[in-house]
Amino acid sequence: MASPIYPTKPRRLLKWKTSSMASTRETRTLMVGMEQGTRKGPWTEQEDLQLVCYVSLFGDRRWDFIAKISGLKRTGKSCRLRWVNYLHPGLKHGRMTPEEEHLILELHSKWGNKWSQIAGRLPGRTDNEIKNYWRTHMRKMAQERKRNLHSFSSSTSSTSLSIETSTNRMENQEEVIFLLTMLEEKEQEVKVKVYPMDQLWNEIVTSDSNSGLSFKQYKAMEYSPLWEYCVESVWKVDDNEPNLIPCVSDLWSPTFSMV
DNA sequence: AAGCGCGTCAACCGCAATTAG
DNA sequence: GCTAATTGCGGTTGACGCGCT
Repeated sequence: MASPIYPTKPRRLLKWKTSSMASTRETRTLMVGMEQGTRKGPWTEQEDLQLVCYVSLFGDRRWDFIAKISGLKRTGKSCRLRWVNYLHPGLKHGRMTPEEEHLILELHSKWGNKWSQIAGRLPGRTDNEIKNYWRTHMRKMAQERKRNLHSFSSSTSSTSLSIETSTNRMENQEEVIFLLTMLEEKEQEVKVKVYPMDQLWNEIVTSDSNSGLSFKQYKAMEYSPLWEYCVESVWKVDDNEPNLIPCVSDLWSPTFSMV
C-alpha cells in the first residue's frame, strides 16, 4: 500500500474536462442499481475524496472491502477502476509525448493488445488510456493511410480489395513501420503539449485562487497527514445523509477490523 | 444559430485469472 | 484440492465537446 497522501485534483481544472460537462453528464447518466442500491456512472468529487481517503487507509488491494466500508455505493470493481485510471498518484494526464507514442507502437507490434503489459512500460499511463489512444489515433492514421493508398491506387488502378485488407490489419511489422514514419512527420508539424503533474498543480493553484485555499495550503496538502485534510473537508460534508459517510473515529471502532 | 458528425475518454461489462477460506 | 469471492484485463459503450456545414 501506502500511496502518498494525495488530494484529489479538482476536476474542473483539468484540461480535458469542464465542470459543466461533469455535472450535466452526472445528472443525466447517474444511475442507481435497483437491486443493491449501487451507483453507476460518473464519479463525483465527493466520492473521489472518499475513495482516496479509504485507499490511503487500507491500501489499494481489497476493493470490495473498501467499497463496503467506505459507504460509497459503488462496487469494488468500480472503485478499483476509478483509482487505477484516475485517482492514482503519479498518473500522467494529457497528451502522449512523442516518446510515448513511439513506445506504444513498438510495444504493440511486439505484444499485441496486451494493454496492461504495455502500460507497465509507460510510467504514469494506464492500460485504459493506452487502449483509448491506440483506438482513436491508430484509427485516424489507418484512415489517412487508406486515403493515401486510395489516391495511389486510383492512379495505378489497384484493386480496392487489397486496400481494405491492408488497412484492416494493424499487426504486421510493415504497418508499424509506416505508422512510425507518419508519427515522425507529424512531430515536425505539431508541438505537443505535455501536462506533467507539477504543471497541473500549478494550474490548479493559480486558477483556483478564489477558492479560499492558499498556495501554501495546497502544497501542504501534498505532505500533510491525511487526517487533517479528510476531517476538515470530507467526513462532514453531507448533513442530509449522516450514515452515508462514517465518522473517522468509526473506522477505528471494533466494527472495522484492520487488514 | 442550429444540426450533424467525429473524436475523446470515463466507465461499464463479461470473462479469465488469482486469491481466500 | 475444491469452491466462492475478488481482482485484473480487454472490449465496448455512450456522453460530451468541438468543428464544420
